[in-house]
Amino acid sequence: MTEVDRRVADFESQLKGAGLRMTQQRRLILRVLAEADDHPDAKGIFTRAFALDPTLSLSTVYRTMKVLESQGAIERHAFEDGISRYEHADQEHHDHLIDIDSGEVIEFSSDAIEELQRRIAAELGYDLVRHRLELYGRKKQPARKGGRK
Amino acid sequence: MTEVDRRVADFESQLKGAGLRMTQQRRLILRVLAEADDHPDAKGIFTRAFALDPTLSLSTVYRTMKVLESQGAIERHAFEDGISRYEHADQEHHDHLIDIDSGEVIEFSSDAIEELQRRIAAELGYDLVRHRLELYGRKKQPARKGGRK
DNA sequence: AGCTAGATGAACATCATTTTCATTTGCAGC
DNA sequence: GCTGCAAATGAAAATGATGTTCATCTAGCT
Ligand SMILES: [Mn+2]
Ligand SMILES: [Mn+2]
Ligand SMILES: [Zn+2]
Ligand SMILES: [Zn+2]
Repeated sequence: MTEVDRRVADFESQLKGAGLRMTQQRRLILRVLAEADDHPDAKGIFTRAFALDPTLSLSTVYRTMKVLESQGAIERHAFEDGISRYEHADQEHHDHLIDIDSGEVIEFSSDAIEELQRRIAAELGYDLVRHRLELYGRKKQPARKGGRK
Repeated sequence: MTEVDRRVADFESQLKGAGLRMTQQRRLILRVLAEADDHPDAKGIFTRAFALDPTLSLSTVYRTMKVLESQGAIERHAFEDGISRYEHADQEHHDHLIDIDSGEVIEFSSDAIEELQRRIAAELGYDLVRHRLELYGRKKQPARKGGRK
């Protein structure tokens, strides 16, 4: 709770600085995001939040996600299905590997690949501003005696 | 033209093998794709093809893109705006750098980054099946006397 | 407690893409 | 070349995620 409360408080001061208000709905959605350990979409966030406050509307979820994103409080990702998914932004940068059988999303980070991307952009005459990197894979089968089947 | 005709013929035999038909519309769309050197979306393809045959419909473009994709004749990409864009598949694998000022799409390929992705997936216990890598950058300014401004 | 601009909920609008369905057409067999 | 029929098409309607409108509510200030 302490951790979640700290994030909510942090965000409240950010809002103040932008002349925006901390509403019940924003508090609620922020709490749902802070407690999530996955990458829910708007409907998923709505479902979780609606369970705690059945007066919440889906419109407000969408609006709130834009506010949260513009304040840098969350990150938005659209994997292969094109649906926007969200996660809290107070973690170091990482990319995602998606299990194509289960849909599970696994986070990883690699300084080597980050550096390599910067270098590639530089060789093309560009400064790298951001990137999207998603790996789609299938669980390796445990090795069998006699090697690969 | 010879090159384009070869691609159309190649695709026609693929279709035959799948019990599908080579129609005027598919021929036309395939031609537009073969002549494109960019990454047009469905509407863009429709516009170019419609100029050559004003009886074509946008529905058919969408349907044809699915057929072409399922046959492996084209690749589909959805960059940040989420709209599907297409390109002919008979070229070696490459990834894309998008100029965030102009929207220009630049192709590149790097064996090093391909290998690194495989290694990262492997370390997580996965076989890499496919990936999505997009770099978003801004043109480097030419160096000035006195270094970075 | 009262004021007011920002926020909300509900309904409706948008936009890319898909689906329905009546009509057309590719093409295999004669 | 003509027929038959399943596949393909065009036009219109449906879908689904997301955005917008507008009347009403409320956070935050006095
Ligand atoms: Mn993540
Ligand atoms: Mn390309
Ligand atoms: Zn990264
Ligand atoms: Zn690649």
